[in-house]
Amino acid sequence: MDTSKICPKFEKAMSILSKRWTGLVIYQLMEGPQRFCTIESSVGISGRLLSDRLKHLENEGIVKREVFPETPVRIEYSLTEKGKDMEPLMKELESWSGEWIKEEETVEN
Amino acid sequence: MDTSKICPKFEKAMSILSKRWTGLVIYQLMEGPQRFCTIESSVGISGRLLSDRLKHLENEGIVKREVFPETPVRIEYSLTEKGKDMEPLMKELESWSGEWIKEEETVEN
DNA sequence: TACACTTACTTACGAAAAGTAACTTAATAA
DNA sequence: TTATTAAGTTACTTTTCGTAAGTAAGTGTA
Repeated sequence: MDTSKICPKFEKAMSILSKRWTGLVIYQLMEGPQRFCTIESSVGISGRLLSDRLKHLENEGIVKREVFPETPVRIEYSLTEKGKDMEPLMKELESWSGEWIKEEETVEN
Repeated sequence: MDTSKICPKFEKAMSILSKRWTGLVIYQLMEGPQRFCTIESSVGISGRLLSDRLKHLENEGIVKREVFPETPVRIEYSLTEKGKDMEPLMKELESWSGEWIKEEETVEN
């Protein structure tokens, strides 16, 4: 039997994307720096999980968190270079989904 | 507040990839048609989940299941056109992981 | 002064999904 | 007869998710 394994770096990369919501959060941040509530409403994730995912992505060095001490305080999340460098990947997924996903397969329907 | 939503087709595509193991199973099948136990050992997934994921991927039209009535029976899983068309995406993830994931971030370590 | 409102979270808890291990079915091999 | 292999399935425990409510810090309104 073939016991060759998948490249561990690829495996790690895929494990980031294959955690629910993380891919969409990264994709949403491609639009530019955004605050918590904006991501929450456009991605459709709950605060509890968004909080968790943003912490993970910060630890992975994909997302940066910045506090602006205005009143009320503004906190912005943005992509680091590592995160921005996922853009070609996101473009590929965009074009794949455009070609292969039908309207009626969509979650809305 | 910005309430614009993410493209539903993209969302659906990401939901396929963001289910644990599916991305790795697809990636593994890029190597060519393979049987259950080969995928199981190279991806490192349990039979219970592999069985589930292959069924899902078949329903999505990404994977094809073929039975060869030899003795013992041989069952091969392979990618459909829809599945094969994810190759550019996988290549992008490969190159991103090659550039940004360090050895020590890997699951093995 | 008291009360409501907003942002960015956190806590609590029931439900769903994942992980592990043992079991099954069918056929051949020792 | 017993063992082995492939391709799963079942049973059970642990982890993760989803929903809703709560919190802290500051502002605005009555």
